[in-house]
Amino acid sequence: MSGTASHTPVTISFIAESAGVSVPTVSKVINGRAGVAADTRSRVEALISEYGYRKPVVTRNNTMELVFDQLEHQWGLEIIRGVQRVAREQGIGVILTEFGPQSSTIRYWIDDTLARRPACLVSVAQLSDGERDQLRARGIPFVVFDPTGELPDDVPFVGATNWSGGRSATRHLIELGHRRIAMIGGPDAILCCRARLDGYRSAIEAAGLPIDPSLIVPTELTRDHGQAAALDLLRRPDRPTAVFCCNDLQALGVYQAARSLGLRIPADLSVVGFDDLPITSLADPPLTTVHQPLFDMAQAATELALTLGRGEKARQPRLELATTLTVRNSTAPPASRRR
Amino acid sequence: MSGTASHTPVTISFIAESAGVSVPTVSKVINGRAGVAADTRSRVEALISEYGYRKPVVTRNNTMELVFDQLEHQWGLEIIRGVQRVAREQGIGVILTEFGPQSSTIRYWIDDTLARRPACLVSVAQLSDGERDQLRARGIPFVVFDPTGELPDDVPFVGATNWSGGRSATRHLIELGHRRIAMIGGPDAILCCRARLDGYRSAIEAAGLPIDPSLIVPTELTRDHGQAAALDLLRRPDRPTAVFCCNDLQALGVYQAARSLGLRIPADLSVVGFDDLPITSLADPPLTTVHQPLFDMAQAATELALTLGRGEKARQPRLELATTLTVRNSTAPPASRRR
DNA sequence: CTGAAAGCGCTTACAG
DNA sequence: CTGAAAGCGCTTACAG
Repeated sequence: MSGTASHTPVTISFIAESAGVSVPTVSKVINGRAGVAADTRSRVEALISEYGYRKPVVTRNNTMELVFDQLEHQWGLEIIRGVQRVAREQGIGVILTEFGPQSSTIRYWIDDTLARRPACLVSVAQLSDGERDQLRARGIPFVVFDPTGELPDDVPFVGATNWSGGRSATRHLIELGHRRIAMIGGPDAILCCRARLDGYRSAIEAAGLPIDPSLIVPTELTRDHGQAAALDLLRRPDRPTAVFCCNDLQALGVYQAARSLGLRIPADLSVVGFDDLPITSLADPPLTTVHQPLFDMAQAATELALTLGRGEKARQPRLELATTLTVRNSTAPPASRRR
Repeated sequence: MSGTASHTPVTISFIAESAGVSVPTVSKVINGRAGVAADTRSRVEALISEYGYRKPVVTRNNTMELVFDQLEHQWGLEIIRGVQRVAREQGIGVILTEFGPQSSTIRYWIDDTLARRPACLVSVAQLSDGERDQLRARGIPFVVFDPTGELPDDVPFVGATNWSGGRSATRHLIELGHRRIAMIGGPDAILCCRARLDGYRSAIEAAGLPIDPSLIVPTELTRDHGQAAALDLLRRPDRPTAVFCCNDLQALGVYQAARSLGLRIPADLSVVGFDDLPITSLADPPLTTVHQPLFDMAQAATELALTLGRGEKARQPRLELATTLTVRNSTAPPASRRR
């Protein structure tokens, strides 16, 4: 009996009637007020637990939503922490959703989100036009985190300076003396990959070096694809002395390829990644990579979203935070230079 | 003016008065009902946005809390996903808190949590006696995830079979032919470390081998400490042929130590870790380790907590899920055996 | 210790 | 299109 879920929620007056007491008495029990006889109290408590009564929570948007497409191992946490930090300072609870591989048994995420009436939403997923419309219709402001594609001009977002990052990574290699620098790129559909590639090109051109299209290999953003691309590049007779990768996983693939060909990093080959995943400092050798300030980006996105949620205008609703080059031990002057 | 936060929340009747209309009219605007003149509607909307009125959310515990002490990079996410998955199927939002390094500027987490009246709470942190009392007083059931210390008998928890895991890891090494097997352990205060160590001892004894106390080195659960402990062990003339580590980070430290001494893994030294962190499959060679079913544990903990939150009795409120040995490439028969 | 009464913020018919 | 009236679930004095 008590396990059966009834669809009309149990009310305080229903409990009162069942217990044969008045509504105020039940209210006192629920709120732990004095002035209720011990046996009355325990009778009411028994009914409350039998019927599963729970006091309704009346809140005014003291939560926000954080939505992920897929919670990636290496960067999801950094984002969560940044959002958490800012929200907590403002007494806001962060409700986290990963919609992940869509399954019909799982309710559509946006219905739940809308029903919770959050103060705002930060989306690490690319929201569809329809989803954005639904949020707007309900007056729930949202911020897109690190958008992967083009976004209409009125959509607030927080990203990273991908172009500058690609440029400074490449310039670092040039300054070490490298002249044949390959780039293992990402899918053209992903905006940040295009930006990183253009940053690479820009640095090459700024140094007055020629761009060799055969040194640019676009592929998927995985370790295995990085390895395959690197094997192709490194088996060439005029192999590059340095490789800049669109992300860290690809760079770890380059490590594997180099090792299997007997090339030492950085003595025979310099490698630069992008993202600064936690594992990169554990790699052997520790990877030189472009740091994405995910934690700061998450904080900025949350501040922006909460500001919009308060109905205030944001001074800067579309921004990119600066990447920084983290130099570790996977880069060195090319062999030819060192002797 | 509009940015000023007033402490008495703005009500619908205040908006009605300001707009010179009735309360029902404002209600219609807020809920998007028909039957409001366009100019009335826009006048009311302007006031709503000016005073920042937000409709109160009346919910009956459709959220739960997930609390972390510190969100660790390697395992936090797996836990979050498991909790998320189960909660979402039941239409429950997961509010995530990391209390992290306590700071006076950040409000005390439990006050916020209590105020939100969640259906239940899953704690990846060791809750203090006082915190548990507060939760009980408010009728918020909780489950401790993977407790690190002893817990009173009435506290529900979900853990992993650490003792069995330590035992099967060690047995794996024995079956490969190892006889001198070292253990790099963890701090004695952490319950799971003691369990893993006892599992190691149990396997050694079950095989009729002697326990050599000098091969048991307790230290911190970090890579650096693992490396230091391994250097000590591996420099001995009678060095062990295999090392079982209390966690994966220590095992990665053993990798470093072995490399610096010119020992190959697994040819000269077998290594087993514990936890099965995502990075272990990327290590070189991929690490043999004891898999903790964090995702399943998180699902079980959430189901348990939600069951308790419904006021139902749980059949099994204190349980451990089985660990499994994941054999990769860091273990092999000892050199002496192979020729 | 109990509950009738008044009141809160909000919504829902429905009369004009 | 508007709002008076009744009603919802709940809380707060306060009379007995």
